[in-house]
Amino acid sequence: MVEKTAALESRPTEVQERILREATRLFASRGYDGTPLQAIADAVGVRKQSLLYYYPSKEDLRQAVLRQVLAHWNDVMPQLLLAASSSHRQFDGVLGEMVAFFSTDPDRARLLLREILDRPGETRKLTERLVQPWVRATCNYIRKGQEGGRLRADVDPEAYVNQVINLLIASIATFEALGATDRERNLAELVRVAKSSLFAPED
Amino acid sequence: MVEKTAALESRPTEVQERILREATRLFASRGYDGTPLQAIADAVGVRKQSLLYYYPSKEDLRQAVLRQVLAHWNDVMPQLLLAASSSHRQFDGVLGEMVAFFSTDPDRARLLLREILDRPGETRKLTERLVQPWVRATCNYIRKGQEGGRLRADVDPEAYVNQVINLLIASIATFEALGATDRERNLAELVRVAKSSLFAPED
DNA sequence: GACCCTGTCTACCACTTGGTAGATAATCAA
DNA sequence: TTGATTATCTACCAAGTGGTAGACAGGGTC
Repeated sequence: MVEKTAALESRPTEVQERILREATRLFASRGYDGTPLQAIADAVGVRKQSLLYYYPSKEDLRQAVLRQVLAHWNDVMPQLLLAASSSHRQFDGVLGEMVAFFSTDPDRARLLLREILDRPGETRKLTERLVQPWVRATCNYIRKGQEGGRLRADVDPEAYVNQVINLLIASIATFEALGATDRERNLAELVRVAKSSLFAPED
Repeated sequence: MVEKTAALESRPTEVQERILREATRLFASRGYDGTPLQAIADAVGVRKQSLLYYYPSKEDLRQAVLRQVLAHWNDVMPQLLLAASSSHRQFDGVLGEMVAFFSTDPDRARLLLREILDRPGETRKLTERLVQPWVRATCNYIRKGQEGGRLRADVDPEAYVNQVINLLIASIATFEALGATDRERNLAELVRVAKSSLFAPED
């Protein structure tokens, strides 16, 4: 008896991890409605009913997938905010880490973007709980920077942060469909746009 | 005999227009796979089989919806490029019109974004044919502006245009799910970000 | 051995989905 | 009137869907 109450709570088994991985990949690329449980089962190499053993319904699986991605996000972000030093460094660090988080696995961006499109209301509640605290912290940082003159005075902090998050997720999620130029150039330009529209021009 | 070969080619009937409108709305909000033909029929107030009379398959309907949105885009854009004057005005005009195009009907943004996620390859071909010419024109404009010193030298034209399009579509498509602030502020900040990361700081 | 628990399987089902076939009006040309 | 065309309907179906029931094997525990 390694685990009790299999799918609920406790650490995921090796099979569960594979299920989550394939489900994430397929939900991200074809969408929730466009992915039959059978397709996930095939990808894992197991019968459909074994999926339903771990996740009693497709909806349960969806939530597990989403929770896993958000949990990873919540693992990464807090320590970033603590490891702050100079203002430039701080912003670079946070933005860079966000770029890394999504670009090391674009499925994360695609999954979140689809979730936003498919369930706006639900996603709003989720993000308000999970990313709003961080958004507020960043806004405070921006306002202080504006007072100090390091950051442009015409920046609308809340709206700016929203736009940067938007840009980040969308850019990485849709890269392969739009990118004529290569990945590095696009990411570099993304960072440049975000920074040059925030920092006051240097004299 | 008002029309021949009903759904193909010729002008859409009044019913066809309603079908297209409801299909656009539903595809945009629930996605293609998440929208049964029955739901569209109900919204139009007609039997499912009447839909299949005009559009022999769901796939046909999808293409008609997409084509209609892109056609509207193609109607709006060309005259914009011709109606250019000063460089600031030109950019303002084009960007403003793009914002208007999507924000007067956010379903357009949502639909395109979903299409990009669901069919990256296909969308890539489409956009290469439809928006690449305009992208190239804008890149030339940017390069000239860079030589003249009006635009920042560190802008990567192709990547920049990609990012702005990304930002525009995603921002409008996901507004209701993310926007804590109001619409106007978000759009204003979007324009500010796009412009301040393009134009050289004024002395 | 007897017992239970966990995980995987086969078999099946109710329902939804996209799509077909064909009846039935309504409109218009001859 | 007659006949063809257009448009909408009713009736139906084959395939795929998420989900249930339950057999069965493999280990541990008593």
